[in-house]
Amino acid sequence: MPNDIHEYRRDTFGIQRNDGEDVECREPINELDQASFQALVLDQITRIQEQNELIKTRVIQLEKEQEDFYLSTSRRLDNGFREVEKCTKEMSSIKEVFKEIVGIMTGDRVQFLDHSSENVTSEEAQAISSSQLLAENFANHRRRQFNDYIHDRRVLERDECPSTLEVKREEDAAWRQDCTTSQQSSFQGHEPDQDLEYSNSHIPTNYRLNRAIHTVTDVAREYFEGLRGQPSVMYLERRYGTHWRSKPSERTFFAKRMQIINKINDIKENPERYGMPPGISRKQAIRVVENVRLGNNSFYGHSTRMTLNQLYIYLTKKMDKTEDYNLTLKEHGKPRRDLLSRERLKDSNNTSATQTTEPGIDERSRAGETNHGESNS
DNA sequence: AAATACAGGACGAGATCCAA
DNA sequence: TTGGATCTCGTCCTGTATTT
Repeated sequence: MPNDIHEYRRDTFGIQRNDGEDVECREPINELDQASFQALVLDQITRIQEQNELIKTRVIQLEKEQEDFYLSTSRRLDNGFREVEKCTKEMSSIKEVFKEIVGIMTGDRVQFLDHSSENVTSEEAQAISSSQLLAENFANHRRRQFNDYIHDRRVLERDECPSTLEVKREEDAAWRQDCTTSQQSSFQGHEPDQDLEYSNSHIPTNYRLNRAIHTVTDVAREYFEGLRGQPSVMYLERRYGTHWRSKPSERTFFAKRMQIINKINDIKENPERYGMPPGISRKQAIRVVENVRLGNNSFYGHSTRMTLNQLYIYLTKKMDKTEDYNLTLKEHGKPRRDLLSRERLKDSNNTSATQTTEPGIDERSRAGETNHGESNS
């Protein structure tokens, strides 16, 4: 091998051997070396090319991996951001619900409208004021109230002008149907468990007195006869006792209505106490109380067309007098609101007139005139 | 002069308390 | 448990002040 190297060096670079021997006549050997050298170089080049190819594919592979990694990371980041956004939305919804629950429980729900005295930021206040949830709740509440009133009006109107002359039975099928199916109309505002309660015990704890009634006649009709498709209150009282009005709102409302009913019954049973002829019918007694409401009264010193609530106050405060009770309407009263605003207008006119006509009048004489005016009125 | 905002009173409905 | 008395709260209406 060392000899071969010497040969290789000499052939290539024209180096002579150290011993000084001539190197001519060696052509075949050189040709052989050159061929092997070329083969070696080719081999090396091939290897380098292979390596290059390998590196190139490796780089492409790395690029692809990098790209995949980037894409998957981006996708995951996107998903993450979406999740965060979703969580934020849910959190704000939960926050709203909690605020509403706390508001309902404490009765301070409306205080959310006043942001000055609360630990609520202006952003939160804005969010609440534009809250879809609260707005929907409020809209539902208003819709429910409106539906109540519409239903009450319909029941009342149907009752006022019955299309047929059929006789209404207390166990009316329509009412039965109402009790079980038409919960959103007549027997609204109760929980589903009340349905169960009703179906189990057959006590109509969800009967609701008609709020659209404004006259004594209708109050009496609802109590004694029952509105169309519904039982009479008297029937409910006799059959179910106080159970049908277990809700506090119905209890209160019923108590107010009963003041009027009791007065009707009292007039019928003791007509002489009210200056009425003996043997007065219930219909006449109702007429007498209706006349009291319409104008035969001195509600706060004036003949007033009272609302049922005012009539209730008039009766419970014992403001009624014997002369109020009459079969004929002596005077058509005006609503108290109208009377009050007219009085206020009159007062303001009087004060302005005294001020303009007598600007120099002293305080003492002015006071005297005012007292005189009051005594006249 | 008309439109708008605001304050205050009247009212109704329901809740709560209390005596029977 | 019930009914009556009273209180509270929200809504509606009206009058007045302010703005356009």
